[in-house]
Amino acid sequence: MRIQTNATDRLREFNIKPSLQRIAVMNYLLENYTHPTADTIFNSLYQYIPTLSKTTVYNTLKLLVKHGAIIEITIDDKNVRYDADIRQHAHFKCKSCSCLYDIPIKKSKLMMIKKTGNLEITESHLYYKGYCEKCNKN
Amino acid sequence: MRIQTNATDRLREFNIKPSLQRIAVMNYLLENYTHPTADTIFNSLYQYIPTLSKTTVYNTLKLLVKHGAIIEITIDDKNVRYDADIRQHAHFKCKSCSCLYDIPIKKSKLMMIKKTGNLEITESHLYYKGYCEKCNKN
DNA sequence: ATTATTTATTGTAATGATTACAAATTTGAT
DNA sequence: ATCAAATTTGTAATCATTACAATAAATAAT
Repeated sequence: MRIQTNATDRLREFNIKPSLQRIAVMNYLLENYTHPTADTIFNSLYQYIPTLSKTTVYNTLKLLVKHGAIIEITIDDKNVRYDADIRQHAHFKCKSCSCLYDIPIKKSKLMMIKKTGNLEITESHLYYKGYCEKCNKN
Repeated sequence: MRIQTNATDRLREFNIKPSLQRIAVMNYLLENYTHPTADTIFNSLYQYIPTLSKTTVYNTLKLLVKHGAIIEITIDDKNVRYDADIRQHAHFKCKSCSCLYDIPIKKSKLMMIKKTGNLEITESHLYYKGYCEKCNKN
């Protein structure tokens, strides 16, 4: 595992003070666009940083989300998934095998809702569920 | 609490054999468009059906979702919310007070994605997050 | 540079939603 | 009424996430 400077850059861009642990988590998400869970991230990093604590991973992810450096995907009722791709895109989850894909969308699609008074919308998420190509053959 | 026939009708419509417990859960959701959690539903019904088990509520909700009689809302990372309004609409959750609203949308908005081979989409969910009018005044 | 103060990390224990499972009850058919 | 299948129940387990207090590291002040 090579810690790249762009993880640090992303942190700085979102006003997060870089630390070994934060850089490692950010870097993992930048290198793995697989929508990993906190647990997956912890297990992957733990072999390289044996002092890493799972709490730190949770704390760091929460911090990154709060600052907007990553997004939280709640398509699954089991656990939260994380995504360093902060551009607008949709997600698809297979109800059979639980695989999770990105789905490109026209950027106009999501943010267009009428402002009602003081309501402030900061995020929008489009989730599709169904059966993936592989599972659909059954 | 009066158990209405339209709960039974909804169950029959989705090929679910009605029982006292299933009718009660279905009816609660038809009368309370508040996106309740399983726990809220259990506590509300428990006073009228003291033999009710929380497992039954979970089982029933899962059954209703599987048959399409209700939908599951995973906008919150804490617990699943349930909704008897199965028409296409979006949801908004306040990141400050956690309140949850319906947001009407044009029906064309959600289902329009290109079919990629055998991928079968059965549900789509549009979630907005931000700060509600009340919380935004701070 | 040394100490003081703040900030970040760690480990353990607690919480809380959901599920597994086996026993008890109810339903429906004969 | 009797048997089998379906449903409900209660308890215990699971598992993701958080609380919290202790330790360590980074930063600021003397």
